[in-house]
Amino acid sequence: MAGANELAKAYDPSAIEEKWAKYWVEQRLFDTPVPAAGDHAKAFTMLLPPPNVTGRLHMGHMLNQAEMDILTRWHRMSGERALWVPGTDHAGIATQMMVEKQLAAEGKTTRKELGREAFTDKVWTWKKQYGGAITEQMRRLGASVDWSREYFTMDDTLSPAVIEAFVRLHEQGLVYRGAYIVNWDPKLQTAVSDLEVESEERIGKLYHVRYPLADGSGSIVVATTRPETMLGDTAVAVNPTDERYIALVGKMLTLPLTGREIPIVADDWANPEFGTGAVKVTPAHDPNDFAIGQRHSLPSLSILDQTAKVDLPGSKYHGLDRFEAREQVVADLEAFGLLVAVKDHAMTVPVSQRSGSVIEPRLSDQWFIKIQPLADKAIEAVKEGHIKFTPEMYAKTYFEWMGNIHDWCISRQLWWGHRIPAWHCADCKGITVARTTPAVCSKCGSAEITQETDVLDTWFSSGLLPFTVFGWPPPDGQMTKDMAAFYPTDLLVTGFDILFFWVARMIMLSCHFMLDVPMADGTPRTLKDAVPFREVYIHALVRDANREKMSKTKGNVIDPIDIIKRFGTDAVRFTLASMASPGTDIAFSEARTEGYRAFANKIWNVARFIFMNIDRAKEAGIATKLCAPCLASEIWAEAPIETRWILARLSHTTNEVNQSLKDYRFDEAANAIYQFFWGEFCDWYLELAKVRLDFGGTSNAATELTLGALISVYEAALRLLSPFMPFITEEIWHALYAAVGMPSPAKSIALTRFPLGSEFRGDAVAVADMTMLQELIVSVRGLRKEMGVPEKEATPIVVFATDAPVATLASTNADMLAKMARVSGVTLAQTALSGNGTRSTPGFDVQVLYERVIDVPAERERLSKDLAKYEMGLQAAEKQLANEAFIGKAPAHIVDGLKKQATETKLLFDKTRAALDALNR
RNA sequence: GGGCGCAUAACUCAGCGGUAGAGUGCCACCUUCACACGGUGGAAGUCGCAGGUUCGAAUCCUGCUGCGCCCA
Repeated sequence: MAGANELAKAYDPSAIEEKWAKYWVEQRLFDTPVPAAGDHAKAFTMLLPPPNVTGRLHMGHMLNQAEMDILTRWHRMSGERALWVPGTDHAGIATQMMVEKQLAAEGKTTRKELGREAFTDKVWTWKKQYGGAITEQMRRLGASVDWSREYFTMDDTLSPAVIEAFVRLHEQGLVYRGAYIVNWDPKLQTAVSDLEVESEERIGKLYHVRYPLADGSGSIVVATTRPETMLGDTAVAVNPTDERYIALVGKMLTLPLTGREIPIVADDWANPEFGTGAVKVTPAHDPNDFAIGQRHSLPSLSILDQTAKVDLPGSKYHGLDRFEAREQVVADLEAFGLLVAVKDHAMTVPVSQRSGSVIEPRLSDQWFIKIQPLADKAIEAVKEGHIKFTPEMYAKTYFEWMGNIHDWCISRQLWWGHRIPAWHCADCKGITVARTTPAVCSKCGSAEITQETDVLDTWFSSGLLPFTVFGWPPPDGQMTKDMAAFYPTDLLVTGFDILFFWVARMIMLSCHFMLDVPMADGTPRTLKDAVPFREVYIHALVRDANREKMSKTKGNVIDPIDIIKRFGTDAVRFTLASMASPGTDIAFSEARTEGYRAFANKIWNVARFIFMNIDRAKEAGIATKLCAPCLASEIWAEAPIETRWILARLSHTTNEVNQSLKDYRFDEAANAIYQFFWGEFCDWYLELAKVRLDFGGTSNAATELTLGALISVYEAALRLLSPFMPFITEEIWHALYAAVGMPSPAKSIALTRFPLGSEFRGDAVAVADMTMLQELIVSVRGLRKEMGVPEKEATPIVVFATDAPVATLASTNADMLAKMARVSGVTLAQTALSGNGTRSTPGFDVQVLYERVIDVPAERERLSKDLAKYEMGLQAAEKQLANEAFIGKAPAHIVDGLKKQATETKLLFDKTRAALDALNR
């Protein structure tokens, strides 16, 4: 793209975006090498929350990545050593399920038929073939990540680190194995963590069942929602304060259907208000019952196997599914006359997030992390301010959760993942935990050892990422250069849905492990520098236009790639940025995106306009200069008012953008740029530049100066915009330099400097004068519309102003008024104006001279409306000014402001009154 | 049950103690040689309800109503 004629009239993002996305990656523009010795540029480091390797890009990713990319590009352009590390997560359950499904679709082999090794080979094959899909999509978004550092959580470098972390925790006594109640997913046949369980409201039944006393002296009725588990009951609990049952505590009951004898115990957990007040205790199949069992030393009887079928060989219920068993048990109880009542009951059922099956609390051997010591440090890190949350509110949520944290079950009965480095001894039943495969049992020396089959929770490995990606543990005991240069990372940008899954775990694990790693200079590390990141920015959830959460089942998922194809990546990025205000979710609106596509088109057409004028200048032999550093220079002091004004406005906008980005206010930053570019640069500056640009040859100096300002301000605006809209700005920026015959100063606009407000000349006088002229122009335009002056017809105006400079401004800028408001001539009046075709502001009166009769009723209505408005305003102001308390207590500038406002309103009121009278005459 | 958040123009959202704002949409006019994905002008809100604090409340506090989320 070189000349205006070669540019398409409308911007077509698809024509350029893929080209630049590819260019950025191939040129390795965003690779961040380890700093050379003596290079002390400030680092800005972020980790991409690794998407699941099986994932497809969704709007949440796009928001997350758009925000991270804006920040990375901004920091990079601000001269920092910006590093954004990408990667993908092996996503244990999700990936294993996906490949199993694929196997099922292909033929008959199941995972189990294949065997562990062959299956994991299959998964690796799958990963190699399809695992890059999501990162391909990221490239399309223009994410300026360092691809040279891309990781996968099961890489050869990361896996040993995971093993090392596990072994160390074990050595420190923070890993234990034991039989505990876990959330068991009978479909996936693995334990899952508390976080992977969701609650669902369901209507079930509450069964009242009579348990007879063993001595035949009576009975007790228990209430339960899960009668089938009575096969595993080992007690009945009643509340110690419950007078109905107090006498029965200690007595034995005969458990129906099995004939086993079980005790009645007193325990606070039994709620006298609920059901009958007596509760059956099944320690092996309910977490609360498990706790009761521990308190009363009750045996735990597992009656369900890993597929949730009854596992009681010899019993008539053996082999029945848990729900079938329930029906059978209920039927049998009824037959024995022991079923007292059945009531409908609303209850919450635990459901597996991954498979959707009802979770079966199950007693099994699992590996746990003793979490409290880690949580304590993690709480301290945030309390002490070493980690800052934005919005701050999330710190509360974080403390709430961390304060009630439970030990973390980290073993998963899966094949895809980091296999736990523990070996079971067949002889002594001892466990050997080791970094490398041991030859013999460390306890008894037996060679009959086999490795633990469980793998680690995926979140365990991703929780280690902030330090493992930078080379922990150091291979030779020396801290890696990456670690020295980039840890701790500066910021984590993420959705709050993984606040506990990932964010909290990273904080816990990083604080724990990094505290042991000395600083680069050898001094001990404190918690302040052990943290994984210094700040966490939590963004909103992207919903559909109706505020509904996007989900596959609802079919309301918006595919970012689809939207990008329709509107362009830049427009979508800008939409997300402009809607990303903190605290509220984003209801993604296409209408908004359409608006920003129009914005991109506007930017494009300014380029066409500028190129056209550069061509004209070339033909006329006028120099075209692009000089970014000159924009602060005093050479502009003599420039026409609009040029001095636009520089000041650019300066102001730049400051706003920098400040907003610092505060993570993407919305404010985006709106400031939008408003400046369209509302000021295009609507005013460009139009006024047309007045100055004259290639006829008489006023070359003004033309040269204006064209230079136009090009240079536009170039600065492109840099300002480039973190938000990297594609279109890249395209135009290169073309702009080509057009003025200069080599691009960098390989990419992304490698140039982000503007600073001080780089543009401020001029308060120009801003005040220009504001006044704008008011005058808008007034005249309004009057002309009201009076029905045809668009093309120019009219003379009369201006009255008590303030002399205003009158001078109007007459000396007649050319501006002619262009912007079709004014054919300016006359200055010596007295206030009123009557037909007049409009008044606090600064001036203006009258449009036009012979056409005005629409009297319409004008009367408008004036009456204004009059009423001024009257109300005036009354309110006068009332307040009469209030002594206000005068006494309000700050002076407020009081003065109100007085000034009252005076102005009074003036306008009088003028409007006079105009109305004149009309009625 | 515990905790957190949100209610502002038709829609989507800013503002969070000093006279109500933006984008989209709507109405009218304009094919002016960058752009009709455009230009110009305009209409549109007792800031969920009720109290309180304050000279002054959309903004702070309390309660209520209605939504939403998180944890039990």
